[in-house]
Amino acid sequence: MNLPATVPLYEPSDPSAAGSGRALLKGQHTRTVILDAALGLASQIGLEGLSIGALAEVTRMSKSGVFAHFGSRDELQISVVREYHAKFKNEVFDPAMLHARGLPRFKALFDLWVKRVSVEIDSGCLYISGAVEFDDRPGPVRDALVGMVQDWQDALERAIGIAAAEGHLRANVEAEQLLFEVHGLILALHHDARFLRKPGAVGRARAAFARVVAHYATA
Amino acid sequence: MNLPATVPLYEPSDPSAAGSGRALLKGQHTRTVILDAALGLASQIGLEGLSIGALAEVTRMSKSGVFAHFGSRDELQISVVREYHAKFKNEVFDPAMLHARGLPRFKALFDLWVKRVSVEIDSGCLYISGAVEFDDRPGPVRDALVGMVQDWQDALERAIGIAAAEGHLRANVEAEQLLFEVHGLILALHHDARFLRKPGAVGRARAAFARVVAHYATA
DNA sequence: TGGAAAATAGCACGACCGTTCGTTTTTTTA
DNA sequence: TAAAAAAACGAACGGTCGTGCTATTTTCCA
Repeated sequence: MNLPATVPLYEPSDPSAAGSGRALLKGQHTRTVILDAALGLASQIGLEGLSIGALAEVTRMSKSGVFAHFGSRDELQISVVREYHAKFKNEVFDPAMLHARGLPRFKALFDLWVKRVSVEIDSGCLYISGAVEFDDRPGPVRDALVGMVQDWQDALERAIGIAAAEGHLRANVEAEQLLFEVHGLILALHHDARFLRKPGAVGRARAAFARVVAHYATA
Repeated sequence: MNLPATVPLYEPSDPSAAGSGRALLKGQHTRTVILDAALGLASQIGLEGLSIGALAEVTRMSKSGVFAHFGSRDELQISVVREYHAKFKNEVFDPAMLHARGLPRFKALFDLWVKRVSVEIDSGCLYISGAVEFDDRPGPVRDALVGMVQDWQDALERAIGIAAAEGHLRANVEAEQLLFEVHGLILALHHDARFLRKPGAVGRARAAFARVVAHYATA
């Protein structure tokens, strides 16, 4: 899961002091604080609901102070998406990569993904809410969002391919089809848990996943 | 699929002249025109994006003229949801009921559902976008939305139950589990077709559906 | 056909929106 | 520590938002 070249992380790994705990400039620190608040806010009321005024209130800054960090609302929204992408990578993708290549890794990806969507019962998934909010709204924010989601799906497809290569799934598995079905489980989980507040959704998602994988392993 | 008692259709089937083509009062006609426009608008930009000003412009009325028909923004949004519910019932539920009880009917429900979500490539599904928009926003609009979606899911669950009773699915089928998986396919279809604009999503949804049904028929 | 009732328009309000700009405060650096 | 640079503020702008009034127009019915 690499970031697409057209939408790089806003904060490239510092080349001059890579990895070191170099003290942040004041501005960068504030920016991070704002972005954290924005992430929480956007997760609750959506990217479109994000307002600079509300953000200023939460961070106890002036509107213009907040605004200056981004230069436009679009840029703010895009920054939030990038922030979410980075966090998602840290919490889901990276830990899964520690598992053995093939099916174990793919299972770990799904498992962590489920945790993220269901634990996030109070904070929503920006990929999902963003997809719905921007499916009909062209512009830079949509483009960034599509790039991020595509990036994540590519990573999953790669994991499936590896599982096939390792012989954990049948060799001619249609990665796109399997991904489609598994993604559907996550979306249904998100829907039932967050919107309908229906208990048992996590269990249903896991059960279905096991069945789907079993099908693509043998048949 | 009956409407929940707490959120009845705004336009109950006229008891005095049931079914007849009774001339609409002018106001009712205008209301319908507004609601149609609102449905289109809400499908594009979401229920939250719906504004009375934009609606007035589209219908070439004054803002206050539009407003007077609903009395509040909440009521407008709820009316739109009800309108969508009625249309969904007409286009998906009712035609499917003409099919034979059991699996044929359930298959018809899914098929028409797929058509609605994919044909609606330019108009979005209010159940899906609404679910995401209002999963964290308590209030009467959310309540109405949950009621409608629940209503639809109940209808599907009933159809599954009948299919089991008819012997088309195994007797002890967990209707909720099957519904969960099938719903996921619709959500994935919506996501891939509308947001990612990825071709082939309809075929993937149909293929997966056949496989899921086959599994719950035999095993 | 005239009077009651319904429908629509017009206008104003307070609130919030994103954004601009000049000023002031804080931080960094030489 | 003083000058330079960065950061944050405060006030204002033009818009749009939902909503409340009071007219005016249109539609309906006796």
